[in-house]
Amino acid sequence: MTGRTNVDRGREVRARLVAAAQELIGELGWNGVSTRILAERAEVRPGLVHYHFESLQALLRQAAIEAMGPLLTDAAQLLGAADPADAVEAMLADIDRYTGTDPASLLFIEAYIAATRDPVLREQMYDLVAAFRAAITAALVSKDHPDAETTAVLIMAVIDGFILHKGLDPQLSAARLVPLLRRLTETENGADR
Amino acid sequence: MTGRTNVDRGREVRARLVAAAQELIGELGWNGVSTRILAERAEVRPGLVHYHFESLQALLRQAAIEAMGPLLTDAAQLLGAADPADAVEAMLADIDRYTGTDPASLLFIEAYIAATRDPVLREQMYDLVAAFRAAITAALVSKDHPDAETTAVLIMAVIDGFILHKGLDPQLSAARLVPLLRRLTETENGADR
DNA sequence: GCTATGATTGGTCAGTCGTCCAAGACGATC
DNA sequence: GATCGTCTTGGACGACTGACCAATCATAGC
Repeated sequence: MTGRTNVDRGREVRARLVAAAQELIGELGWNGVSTRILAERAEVRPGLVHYHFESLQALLRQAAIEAMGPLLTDAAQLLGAADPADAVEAMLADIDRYTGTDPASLLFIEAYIAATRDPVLREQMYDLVAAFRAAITAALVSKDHPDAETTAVLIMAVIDGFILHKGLDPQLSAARLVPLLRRLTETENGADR
Repeated sequence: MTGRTNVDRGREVRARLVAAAQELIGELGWNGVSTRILAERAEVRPGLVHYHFESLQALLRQAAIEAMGPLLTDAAQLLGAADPADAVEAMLADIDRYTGTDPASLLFIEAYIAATRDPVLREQMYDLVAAFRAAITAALVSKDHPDAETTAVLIMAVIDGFILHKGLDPQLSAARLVPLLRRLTETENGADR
């Protein structure tokens, strides 16, 4: 009958702080997130930030990794199940649901930049990205693609670069890129099998 | 005989401040650049920043635009002179000279993000990017490329996205992408004429 | 009951921030 | 010479920053 132990309360506060950080990184930028703004958004006293997390950087790191991880692993699973070209098409359709200026999109870009200045974050993000690239590569290899790894690098660059450009020009449509990428993902002898 | 008028001195101070901003945006991030750090790097008293520029944001804007403009117009000229596929190859070779973590590369990415939060910068950057996209499109149209504009969008996304990823994994080589992009830039009937 | 253990509070600390301004210094023009 | 516009100085203002801490709270296990 222990309704709400203080251990649970602590866990929930941590979750709220991480969620607030995920919103604020996109809204204000990585360096724009302060402990007080964070606490206000999470409806928590400022002092709690440094009680639950070693540092502000550590909280931001955890928030970024926890936001990116699930998205990338979900997409990787999709690659394992469907045809690579179809999976890429589905991913591009997903991108069109974002504007490029929303916190979710900007969180990704902010994390990339923050990783260039924070070795710990860099390593964690590298693992995520490397796993995703490996998933694309494996999917292409299973279709006897001759340049699987290079194509995987290009696909990931297209996705992140497109988000960057969509922030500048919201009218851009990722769906229009599908036929071009399909030419790269399909093996050269036109879709026999 | 006017050796060094104070008007000249002011002009030079402005130039030094802009140059310092171009370095510091990449090193510390857009929000990490302060008037005092800026003044120190430019070897100038802090008070001068707000004398010569309306605000810190205005200085950062000008620095970003002046850094990106020449690079993009140079590349656009290359596109007008050479074969589109060769021009793209030259641009990718250029990218490999950067590490993805150097101030020059990060300035671009930082500017993209800052543009999503600063409408004035957004419009100025949009003009730059749109002009560059038009140059690529025109070069492809001159070769009777069927999907010129979409291909241009993809090429630009690849370039910027690749810089993003290179910051995470410096071993990535843009040169390896050349054959893939060549398949997209060349017209379908393999390089006749 | 009592005691650990963890959670929370409110505040302090030494800095840094963007912006502004009065006073002075400089060179060009009359 | 005097005057004018431009540039430069040094400091001030209030606000905000990350980090830290002693005191207090609530709960779990004994």
